[in-house]
Amino acid sequence: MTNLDIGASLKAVRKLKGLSQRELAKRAGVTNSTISMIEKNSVSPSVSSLKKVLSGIPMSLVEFFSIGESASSEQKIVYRADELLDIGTGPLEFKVIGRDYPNRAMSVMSETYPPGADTGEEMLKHVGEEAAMVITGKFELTVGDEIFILEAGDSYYFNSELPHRFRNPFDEPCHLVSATTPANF
Amino acid sequence: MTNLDIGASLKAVRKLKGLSQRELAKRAGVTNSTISMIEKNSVSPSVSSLKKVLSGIPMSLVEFFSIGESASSEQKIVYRADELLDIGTGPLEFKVIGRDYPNRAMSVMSETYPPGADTGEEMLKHVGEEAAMVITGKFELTVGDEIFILEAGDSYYFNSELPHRFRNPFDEPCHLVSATTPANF
DNA sequence: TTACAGTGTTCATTTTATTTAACATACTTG
DNA sequence: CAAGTATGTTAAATAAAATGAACACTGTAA
Repeated sequence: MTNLDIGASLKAVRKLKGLSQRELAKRAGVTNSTISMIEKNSVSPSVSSLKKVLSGIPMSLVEFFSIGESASSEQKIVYRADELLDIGTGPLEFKVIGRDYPNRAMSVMSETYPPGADTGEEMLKHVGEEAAMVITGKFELTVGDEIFILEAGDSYYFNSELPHRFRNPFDEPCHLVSATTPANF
Repeated sequence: MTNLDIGASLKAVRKLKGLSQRELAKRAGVTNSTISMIEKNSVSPSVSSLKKVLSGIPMSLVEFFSIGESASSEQKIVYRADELLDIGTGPLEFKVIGRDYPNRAMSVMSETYPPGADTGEEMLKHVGEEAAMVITGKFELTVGDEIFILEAGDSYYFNSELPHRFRNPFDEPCHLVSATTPANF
């Protein structure tokens, strides 16, 4: 199944961050030789030290091992900006991508929340997972009892069973691209 | 962040399978004392031996650590712009949203294709569905024998079994937000 | 050129993990 | 009850990983 070339993976991840062995070692609180030997697969690091090393990236163990695993008609395909189906009301835009794709596994949407928009005090709750990235503007996300303010470039991913709410208390519209599974729309 | 009580996790997983320490040890090819000490957290196993132990379950390292994370329930929800894990190479950006969400159903990513970027002449093909919206720039999408040019605001949704290719033959980088299911990354 | 700071690698030593072989306890079952 | 066979734990011996201090190499500035 998995190749699990820890050495190569670590090296790739480290290079990706533009760190030298010594730099990463310093951040992680281990010695440079430890990193050298791990990357050369001349040792199999202990979980604790691998965790320490990854903390210098930073990266979790799940992420690290996940990366190792992936290294990998008639139907309408492209939807032009003005072709998207808007299922929102008024200034609230909910534009569905792939609206006529039969039995879609996901709802991918371009959403625009005008100032004042709010999904309501009654928190949303449903099966599935949802994620999105903010393109422009800011908005307030509540998940469980946590409240976040997200700005352009920020993103989220959570289980939709957690009670959640979207709100735009700011004075400019917020645009985001979202994905949910299974398809709700 | 993560508790990562390896001992407790291993014990839970083992019990779940109804195995004794010795039984698991035999299947995994390690000694029973190894398992005892790991479960008591009196050692931090090496990755190789932990992998051996899990092979007796059987269970992958990703799965194992995922369990630990969900058990400690400190799941991250919001990812700031600079926190996204970039798994691209060089100027090619592939930023994963919800990177350590255990057993994600989707890969939602922020992708940036620099001028000249190309997934190659060998067309991509895999199970699942994928969709995206272009945020800035333009790029060329090939699906089957159709070629599309997509600009900001345009989007696509197609079955990943259809051979496809991404290319940026233009002179400015192209940024898009994509979603694929199942999770490839 | 020389000196210097960066890179990754190697080796002897120290620290830690793993095995081997025992131990104590609990539960059968004859 | 006693003998047998599970269970998980532990101590000393062995094997392996982590450290500390070197080494060789590169590029750069004086």
